[in-house]
Amino acid sequence: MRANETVVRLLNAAQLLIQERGYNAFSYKDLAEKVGIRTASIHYHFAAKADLGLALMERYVEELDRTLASIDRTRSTNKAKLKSFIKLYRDTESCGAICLCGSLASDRETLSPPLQEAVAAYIERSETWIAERISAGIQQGEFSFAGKPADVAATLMSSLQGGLILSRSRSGRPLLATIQRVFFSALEAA
Amino acid sequence: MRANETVVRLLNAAQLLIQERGYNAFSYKDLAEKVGIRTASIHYHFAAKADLGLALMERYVEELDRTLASIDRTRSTNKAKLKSFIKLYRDTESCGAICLCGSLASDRETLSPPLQEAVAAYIERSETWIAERISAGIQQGEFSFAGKPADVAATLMSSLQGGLILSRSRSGRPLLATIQRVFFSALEAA
DNA sequence: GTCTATAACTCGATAGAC
DNA sequence: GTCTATCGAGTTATAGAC
Repeated sequence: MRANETVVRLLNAAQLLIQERGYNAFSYKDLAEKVGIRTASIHYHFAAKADLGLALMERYVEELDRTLASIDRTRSTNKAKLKSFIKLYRDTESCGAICLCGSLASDRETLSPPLQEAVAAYIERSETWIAERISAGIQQGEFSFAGKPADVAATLMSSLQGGLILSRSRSGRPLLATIQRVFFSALEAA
Repeated sequence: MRANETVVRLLNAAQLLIQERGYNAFSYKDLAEKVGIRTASIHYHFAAKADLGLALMERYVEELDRTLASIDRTRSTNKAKLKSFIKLYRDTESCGAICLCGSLASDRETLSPPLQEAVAAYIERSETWIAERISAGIQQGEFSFAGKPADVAATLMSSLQGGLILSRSRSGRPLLATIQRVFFSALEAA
């Protein structure tokens, strides 16, 4: 599919709106203005707002899978791989945005069940991948953490999502770089 | 002020709605139904929705100050004090809710500037208190972390807020207990 | 595939009676 | 302090022309 097909432009604009303002704070009118069409035309591509949200998260999960596979192909150290993963969040922070998944997770109770499931899938896949990298890093002597890799993975994921959300309220002081530093410091502590 | 004055009941109900659904997903109609009055009557107490939000966060910050002062008066270990603080988040998690401040922080771009400032104040006071407890704990030999207390405080605050938001999408698996465990494990690592 | 026009509803907010 | 009634604007969504 070409990058400037209407569907793709709608998805891109909607994702930015949700990452900046939230799912319940953007309308088809906002989206129509960004893309340069009328609201009725959006309904041709996404009958209901819930359909748009679901398509967005499904694309987001697919992109995550491709990104993680790409990172794994680099065959660098587990620490470097984790840094590449955290880099995704640091780039989002530098845009003043939050993660699409984190934004939707904070609005979870207002979402359709399929969209709730897609959010859960994104979290689960991320944590599983992080835990695998930590586990491998321990085995290969990169890390020396004594606890369960899955526990550290859940904690890191929480701090990355929370960090993005809190970062915008900290007047420019970067938060994700600090989180990365604390995280590796804990993983490498004797 | 008596606990069942209308203003207090409005604040309590509005806080729950924001913690469950989000600032942009609750209406004066929802609130009126919860409290048992008409929407026009809400406007008598809070002329605009932004005024209600601001009053909510101001009350929330004041309650935080009282709670932290109360914890400090116990004169227990710094680890116990931090556990008492984390307990507030664990109780919120067990209600299936997220922090009022975290909920508003995720909707930050849609809030009035005074409300944005109140959110920032809540985060700042929490992190300052955490950092002081960590700093004291290091001096008194409870903790052995080498990094800056303020960095760990920012990371803990991020993971608590993010943990609450992600927890609801993890089908009942508790997340805050895990975060607490990982956090103290990192603080006490040799 | 995009448009105009509009339905049907909800939103925050106000006026004025009681 | 709470009510009824209402306003104007915004919302998602649909019908039907082009």
